[in-house]
Amino acid sequence: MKLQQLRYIWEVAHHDLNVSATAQSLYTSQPGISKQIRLLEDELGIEVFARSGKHLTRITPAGQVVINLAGEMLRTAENIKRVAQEFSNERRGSLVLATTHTQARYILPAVISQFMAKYPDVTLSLKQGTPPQIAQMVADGEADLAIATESIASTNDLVTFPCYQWNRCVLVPKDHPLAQQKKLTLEVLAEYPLVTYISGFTGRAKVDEAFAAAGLEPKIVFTAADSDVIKTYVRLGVGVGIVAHMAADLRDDDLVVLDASHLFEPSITRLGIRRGTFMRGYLYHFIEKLAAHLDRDTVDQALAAATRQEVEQMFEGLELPNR
Amino acid sequence: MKLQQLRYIWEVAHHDLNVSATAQSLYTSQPGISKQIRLLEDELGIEVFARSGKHLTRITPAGQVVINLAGEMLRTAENIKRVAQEFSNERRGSLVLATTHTQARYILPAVISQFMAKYPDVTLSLKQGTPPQIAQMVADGEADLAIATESIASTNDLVTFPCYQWNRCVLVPKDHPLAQQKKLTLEVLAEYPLVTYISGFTGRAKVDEAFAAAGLEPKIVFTAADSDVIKTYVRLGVGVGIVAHMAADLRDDDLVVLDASHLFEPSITRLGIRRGTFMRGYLYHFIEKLAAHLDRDTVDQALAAATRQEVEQMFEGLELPNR
DNA sequence: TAGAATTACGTAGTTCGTAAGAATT
DNA sequence: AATTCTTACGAACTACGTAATTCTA
Repeated sequence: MKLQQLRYIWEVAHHDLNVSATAQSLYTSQPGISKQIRLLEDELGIEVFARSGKHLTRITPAGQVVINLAGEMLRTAENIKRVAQEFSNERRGSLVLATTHTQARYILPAVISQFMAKYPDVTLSLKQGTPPQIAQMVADGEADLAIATESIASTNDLVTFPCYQWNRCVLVPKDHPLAQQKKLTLEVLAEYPLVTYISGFTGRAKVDEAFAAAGLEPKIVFTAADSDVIKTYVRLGVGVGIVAHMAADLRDDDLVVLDASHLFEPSITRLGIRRGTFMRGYLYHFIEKLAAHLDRDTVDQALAAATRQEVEQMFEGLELPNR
Repeated sequence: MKLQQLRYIWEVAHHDLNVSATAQSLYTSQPGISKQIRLLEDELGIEVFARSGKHLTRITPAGQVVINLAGEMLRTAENIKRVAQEFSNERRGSLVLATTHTQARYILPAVISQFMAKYPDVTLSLKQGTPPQIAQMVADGEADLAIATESIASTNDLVTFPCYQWNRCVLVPKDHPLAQQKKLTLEVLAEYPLVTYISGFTGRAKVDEAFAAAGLEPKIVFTAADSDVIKTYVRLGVGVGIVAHMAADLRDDDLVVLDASHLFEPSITRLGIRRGTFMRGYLYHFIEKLAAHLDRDTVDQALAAATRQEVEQMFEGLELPNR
């Protein structure tokens, strides 16, 4: 059994059982992978993948268990490398963030530029995706931190922390009737066509809940995954925009920003870390820059907690910063 | 990073940093190990072992962390092999028991002979040691099950189950004054020189506690790790023997057996399994043969429990079988 | 027929063991 | 002086890539 072989079966399983595609993504040859998989299967005495002729069709039950364990081993191997790097040079390394457009565009720039100034030798990379994709990336060890607003606690291996809370604002063109409105209400909003996030993104759920609780059926005419697209359609006059407050930029001077914090429940942006990941020193620093209450001890304590409930208790009643 | 290299550093760390001894135990050459360790250290960019000249003197802090993670990986690799074997042939495999003399000699024979009859293709081996050694073997993945009476829950990775309880009897030669005694008391026992287990073995603690609670100071003139040695010295007239009840064999017809269950608290023999070990089907069967109340579901539930307290709760108030 | 996996084969690199050398206790 | 690790070197093996072949959809 070689680590390489375990990597191959894991990667093939995560590339729709397509060995050629896997080979490309690993910059190696396809026959090499095939061969090593065969060798591993021979050594273990089981088939990891079921084949119909020469095509891999599905993962066998035994294969599924083996692949999961292989994933564990690969992540532990990663941890060994991290430990070694931390001890040899605590200022050099890499940090992979998995996050959504809104965070990447409006919150992270400030944090990241501070971080990069302090840790010039840490390679930072940003992976974007939907909240479930983000959660998956961190669960698979393909990213170090997940930052998103919607639920990212799919696996039990993922520990999540509340970072900060935020609410929404309404965006309209300057000549829109609502631009003069003193006090926004849900009833008034519901009269206009609305443009906001697609469901599953950036706290969309809270918007729906507020209207539902008021017995209103808003006309949501257009939805998008990110605030910039929403703004574009507001400018086109498609409808009234509801976006996260932090997305209302001062430079958008052709739009009027109306606070809507009193209309919706605040949303909480959370941070997700895979349990069992070795934490580089700079990771703690990054997290603390993102949310000051998440200091090293707090993070360690939460990562050591046995259950999700324990983590929740730690942050119960905590006043989160507003963004 | 190769699995082989990780195995080497782990083994060297568990052989007092003696590379030659490690090489022997792994049936390979000493320079091969040295070389691979160097290569790994070069790749990781750290020293795993500190050297004074050409001798390994101690494990570096970074090395300690790496070795622990390496151990994790090696155990997971073992699990992969087990899974594969379970799926390819659920009746073939190996089972390594770590236990004490008393269990091996008086309890396990019956269980083992049943088990061997049912699973002729499972290689069974028995490792003996003190309770702490036994616990260590299972924690290190060198044995599958720990069976012992004294505390074996050193690590948090070790899940322990109560198996059965037992008490003691007093052994005297036929011509000894106590042989005629109708009702034994601690006071009477305390008048005679005693021969029993050394502390840390086979429930010795309960014996001490009972005398201490009665305000007595017994004259323990000889202690041994196993019942057979104790019997030998009782025969020599060295003193009165106090041994586990199951150690009183019918064939010992030159000795008189006096029940002493009313004098001491019963001891509980426990089973220890490393958390995260893949459980072969026959392992469940073995455990159930050893203690009927530990069926597959119960064991799984306990292994899945987050804390030791949860496991304790599961067995609270359970009437254990007497042996 | 195109896409995809296996088989075949040669090359380059790696592991491992023996033997000799160097340092420590 | 004995033990122990490192260096040196050669043999066996293994992984990997290219090219050809076989199979599936």
